[in-house]
Amino acid sequence: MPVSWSNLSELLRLRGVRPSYIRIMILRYLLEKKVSHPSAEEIYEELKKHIPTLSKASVYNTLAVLVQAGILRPLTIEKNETRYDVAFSEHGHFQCEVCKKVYDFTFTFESLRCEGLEHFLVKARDFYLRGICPACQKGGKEHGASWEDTTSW
Amino acid sequence: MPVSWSNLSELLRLRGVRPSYIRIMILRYLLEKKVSHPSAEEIYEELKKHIPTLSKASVYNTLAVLVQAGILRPLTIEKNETRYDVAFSEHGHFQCEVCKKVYDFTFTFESLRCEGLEHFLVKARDFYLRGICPACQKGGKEHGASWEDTTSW
DNA sequence: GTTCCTGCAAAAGCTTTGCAGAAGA
DNA sequence: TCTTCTGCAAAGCTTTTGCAGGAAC
Repeated sequence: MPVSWSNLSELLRLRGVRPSYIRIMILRYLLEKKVSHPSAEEIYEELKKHIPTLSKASVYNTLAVLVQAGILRPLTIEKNETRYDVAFSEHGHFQCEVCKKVYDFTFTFESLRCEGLEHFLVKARDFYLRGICPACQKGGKEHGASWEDTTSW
Repeated sequence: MPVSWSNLSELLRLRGVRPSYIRIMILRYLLEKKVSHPSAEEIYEELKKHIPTLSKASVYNTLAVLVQAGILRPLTIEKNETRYDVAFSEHGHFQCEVCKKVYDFTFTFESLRCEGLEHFLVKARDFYLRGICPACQKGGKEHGASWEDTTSW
């Protein structure tokens, strides 16, 4: 699915969220920036380059609205910092303890047995792994193309 | 294993941690208070009743030492608040979105398949579920016996 | 026109840090 | 004695809130 302005606008509308400028911008950023699940701070810093009047409070407010609407999913993988992921499919998250990047991985529980949850209503599940990513094991740091390089405005 | 003072003292020593008074008290509290995995704030409030001179900074420092030593495990299941669990066995955590309590459950990865983690070094894993606990589904709130009622000092 | 959103500033909440005195080895 | 720990206070950081002007419908 191409990430066009009208698509995002429609997506927001379908979820009952008014398609304002910064909502579309933030959602667009999160869709393009799949690699490292950004924090509010990162989103703010990046979007500020394009929207100089942007305030951090608006970023937090917008993220809360998108989470509420079920469009985003907050990741509490890191202490003292919430990161955000587009909630289109269930997947696990691996965080490298060296570079702090968060990677996606897919998982399937072919026969997951949980004991002690008989009468619990489960509404969401998060599977977090921690360790060292391949790049940091090699000692080097790989930097891919930045978001700006690959996105047309 | 009975949770005696000398046992805890020995446990700390084995992990290379000096068995100071508040370290033993915090560890003891966490071992007794298995039901709801407490936050630093809760630990501070509870232990302050017995150690009036206790400061919150010491609680944070002590928790950091115990985590570093591999005795405790920080849970980032909740936004903006770290909770702590004794790291004796791997288990999952369920948080009720109503009462915020964290419950343990056991699970087995009998045939868990992860794709996209081929060259990643996994050092820890956390499995978090969210939803509504049985007590809150009934609308009522169950309060068990408090820690103080069941613990001799 | 009415409702909702954004931005600024200030505040709130959790956690960390610096330092002097106290406790452990 | 020497090292390490504790407690107090202050600061650091992320996140939230109140309010006035502005945008969406």
